[in-house]
Amino acid sequence: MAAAKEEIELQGVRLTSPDKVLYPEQGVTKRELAEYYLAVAGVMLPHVARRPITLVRCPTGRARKCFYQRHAGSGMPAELKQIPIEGFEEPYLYLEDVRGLVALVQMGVLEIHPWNSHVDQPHKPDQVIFDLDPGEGLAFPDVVAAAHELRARLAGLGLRSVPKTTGGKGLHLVVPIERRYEWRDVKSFAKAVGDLMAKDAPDRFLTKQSIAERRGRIYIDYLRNDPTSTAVAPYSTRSREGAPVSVPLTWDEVVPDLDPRAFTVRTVPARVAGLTADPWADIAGLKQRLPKLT
DNA sequence: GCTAGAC
DNA sequence: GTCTAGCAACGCTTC
DNA sequence: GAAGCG
Ligand SMILES: [Mn+2]
Ligand SMILES: [Mn+2]
Repeated sequence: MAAAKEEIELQGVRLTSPDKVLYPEQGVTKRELAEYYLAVAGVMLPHVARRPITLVRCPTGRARKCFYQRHAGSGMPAELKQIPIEGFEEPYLYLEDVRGLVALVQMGVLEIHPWNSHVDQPHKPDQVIFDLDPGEGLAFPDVVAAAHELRARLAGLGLRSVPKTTGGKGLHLVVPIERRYEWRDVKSFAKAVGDLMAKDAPDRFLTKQSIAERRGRIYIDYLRNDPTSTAVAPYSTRSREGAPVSVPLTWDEVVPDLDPRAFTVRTVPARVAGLTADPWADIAGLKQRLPKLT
């Protein structure tokens, strides 16, 4: 039995201990995770490249100690760049291309949380995110129904939106916007829309965080729209059991029997390879304006 | 995973 | 040389 | 002012 190779190179980026297991339940290794990101890089990078990122790192595997990281410290691969951002003391991390994704795997990153803005205009978000979090007692079909209702509500305001799974129990809706608003305006718009939903159906929606009050309802988490409070990226893995992935969907895929746990590091590459078009293709780069909500 | 500091 | 600690942080909510 | 939440 030959010893496992201690170091390989992928896209010119060093990957040490490629056989180290990061997801023990499934036996997913660093090498397999890196190959996953190579497989999805083409569809993922438009949502991740050149945006400041916050990372969830589990260098000794998801079962051991994991930690958040937003700034470089020392000892980051050169493929992970840094950018100073006005209003923050320390520079933020970002990546440019697939080599940056491999470098994240080398650093044991299991979750990538990008800003809703780019490094060239970090204070001008280019999308609004609505995070639908089901309370205890609700099942995924309830989240699906909520997503369609929120979609219709946004459409009534003249806004197109697209859905994605989160890798957990909820769904995200993404609304691309023109880069002309400040963070506080985007966040207050998201809260206003959530409040409209909660006003019309207080038995089904709320915009308050309280876990206790959430039972049987869906929390419309508008607070993701802040540079210090991000949401997981499209095609990012989660550090949870099963190596689940956040996956962009078309609206006709958002049906009650959808099983978000079916999207994993092992299954999503085949989905991406079989796509004839990006599920979000027709809204890519839309420069929508937010209506005034008093 | 990597580094800096303590021993 | 070896071992260990650190690696985010804040806006909104209720109490 | 402190604690829960993500
Ligand atoms: Mn969520
Ligand atoms: Mn949430």
